[in-house]
Amino acid sequence: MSSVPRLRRGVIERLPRYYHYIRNRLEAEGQEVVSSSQLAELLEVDDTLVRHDLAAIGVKGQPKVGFRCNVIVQTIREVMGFGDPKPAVIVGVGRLGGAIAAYRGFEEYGLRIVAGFDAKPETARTLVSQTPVEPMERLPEIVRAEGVTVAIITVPAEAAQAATDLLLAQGVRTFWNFAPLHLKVPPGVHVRNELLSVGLTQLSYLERLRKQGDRG
Amino acid sequence: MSSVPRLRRGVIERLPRYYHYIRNRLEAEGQEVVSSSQLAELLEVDDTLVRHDLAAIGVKGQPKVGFRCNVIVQTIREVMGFGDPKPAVIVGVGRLGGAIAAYRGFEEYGLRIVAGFDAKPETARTLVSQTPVEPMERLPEIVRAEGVTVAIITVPAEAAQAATDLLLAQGVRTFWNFAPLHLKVPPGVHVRNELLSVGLTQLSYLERLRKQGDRG
DNA sequence: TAGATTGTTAATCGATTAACAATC
DNA sequence: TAGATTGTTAATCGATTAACAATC
Repeated sequence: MSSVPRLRRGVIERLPRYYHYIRNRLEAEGQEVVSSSQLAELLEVDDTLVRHDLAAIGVKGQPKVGFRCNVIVQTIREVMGFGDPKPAVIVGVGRLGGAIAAYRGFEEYGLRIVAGFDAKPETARTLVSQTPVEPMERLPEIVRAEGVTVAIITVPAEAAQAATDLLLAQGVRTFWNFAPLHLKVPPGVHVRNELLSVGLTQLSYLERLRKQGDRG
Repeated sequence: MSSVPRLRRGVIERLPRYYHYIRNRLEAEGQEVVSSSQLAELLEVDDTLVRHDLAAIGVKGQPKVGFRCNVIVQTIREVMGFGDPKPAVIVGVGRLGGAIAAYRGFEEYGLRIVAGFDAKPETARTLVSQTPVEPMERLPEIVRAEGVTVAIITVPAEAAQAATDLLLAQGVRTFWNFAPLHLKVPPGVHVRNELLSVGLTQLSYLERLRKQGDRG
């Protein structure tokens, strides 16, 4: 495996957007080459920034022509490690867990959902295709057997820490947490917190600013 | 209504977290006063940054004591406009839309869901409490009647732009978009894009870095 | 060649951190 | 008073933008 460059925070936020827009918009329309200004417009950023980002992952363009779409996509795949899918589990298969599981193209983003877990698997919503929904009791066994290192937490807040502790004990080291609280984890463990309320707050604030702007 | 200070991006991202942690963790435990270092630890940021943020919204602390929890909470409520709930709609009541609608405490974040809309309302999942799920045909009428200015888009990607156009025509100006594409909107309209794939990508990348770190 | 676009260095901007004075 | 914590200015850091040379 080639070594992974340690990318700046801003770059990591934008690479998935380049990947997404090129695949869904440009390649879908048969466009083979894209200019930095075109990508800049799609993402609403400066075109110099796009060139900086692409330079950071080693993508070369051709003056007067642009960057080849498939080179960008392929390089982002490599840098992000999409070609080496990591086994992952979803803990809590309610509406939110089900919605995330149903998201098409997990594999295209380097993750492979091997199982969902729920306290009441019989009433839980189904996961896509053949992915099973198992009772919580089977979590340690399955996580260990499959070598799972990534977990998506979509249980209610009050159950989130217990679920996390269970996963930590089995060696899971990367978490995507949708429960509205701060998970306690040991050093070296990655947690990406997806606090829904942050989005809500900003909606409210943006709308308030807009109203004010209308008047002033 | 008092004027809204235009806050820096970082501050806007952190205020909801302060609000959330104080309400859910500190006030729940009966703690009336909080120090900047305590908040800093919860959010994993520098304590000076916390004091800067609180100063930015005009919260005063007391040396040797700290900041009063209820003053912070109340001030954030005012600054963010939570006391003035904005009517909002959810368009697309599938698993994701249903999960978001079920999120407790919308009102506490300044939004009031007046209705959900779905192309097939009879098969759509129900919204919380008495909030109705209506057919798309009734969208213009209800949005206008209720003075809705905020919309949450949780329809499939292929239906998102059409839904947005419908909402724009009725005066909606603030969007929270969960569909995996870039909505086209006129200038002055706010869109917060919640690209699920960005989170996925980062999970994959973080896990890859971690693996590498283990070896190196 | 002329023109368009990449590539890269330098400048700017803004956010974060450090230092330390003020205060209870 | 001594000590802890706030409050605020200055320094640093990093990300973005500007400028412009290189290249096809």
